[in-house]
Amino acid sequence: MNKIMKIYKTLLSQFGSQHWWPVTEKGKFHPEYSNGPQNEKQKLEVIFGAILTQNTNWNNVEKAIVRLNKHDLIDGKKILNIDDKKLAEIIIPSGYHNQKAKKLKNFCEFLLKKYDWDLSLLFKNNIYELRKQLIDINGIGPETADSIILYAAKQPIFVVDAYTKRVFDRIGFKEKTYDELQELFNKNLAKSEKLFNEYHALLVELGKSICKKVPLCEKCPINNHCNYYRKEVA
DNA sequence: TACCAGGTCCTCG
DNA sequence: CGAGGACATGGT
Repeated sequence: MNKIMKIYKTLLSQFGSQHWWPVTEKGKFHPEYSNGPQNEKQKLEVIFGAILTQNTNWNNVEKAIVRLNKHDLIDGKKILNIDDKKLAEIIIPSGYHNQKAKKLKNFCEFLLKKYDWDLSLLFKNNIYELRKQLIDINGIGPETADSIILYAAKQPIFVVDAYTKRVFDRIGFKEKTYDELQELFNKNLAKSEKLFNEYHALLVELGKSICKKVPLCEKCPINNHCNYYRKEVA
């Protein structure tokens, strides 16, 4: 087994299944039971969440999503009809609310104009084409696009985020850019949506709880693979 | 109190 | 290209 896969197995046995992407039901999050979006509305909520979580703690995003739900705004048409200022006010807890309000609208405008609100039709594109179209939307970059493809469209693409970069940089991999890192996972893993889903979620958990800015290497389940740790103890 | 959090865009060299 | 700044709230 290759190193990328060994790390995955260790993280999974350590942290357990993460049940991503958490979605709301009846106005509340049920992360412990959630296994991702089960219907169109929940898929749209995942897309909104992917935008709202840019450079922001998920805890803040949850607050914003709960507020969107309360205003019945997990709905593309309503997002386009609401005043910019009002939308921004509702998503205040997510941070960058003015920018993110525009980003939500940009996505909805795209979905209306190109797909007449048909998410399923959008998701029928192949991964390459879907990614290209999403990145063309102002406010959606590579990570947000990939999150949408993996967690809403449920197609296998590996999401690289700040945690992924930090963890694999410390371990000692030379891949630095987004594309290089994504390719590393593509080459070493079976192209499985379930695997990519779980792996990324596990890396987030590792990054949040252990591989922080100042890492807790003694507690790290994969420190035996890590150059950074070996340098510390040497 | 200051720092950090599941990025992206824009500008400038 | 890539580095640097702007965007902003809530938790510790």
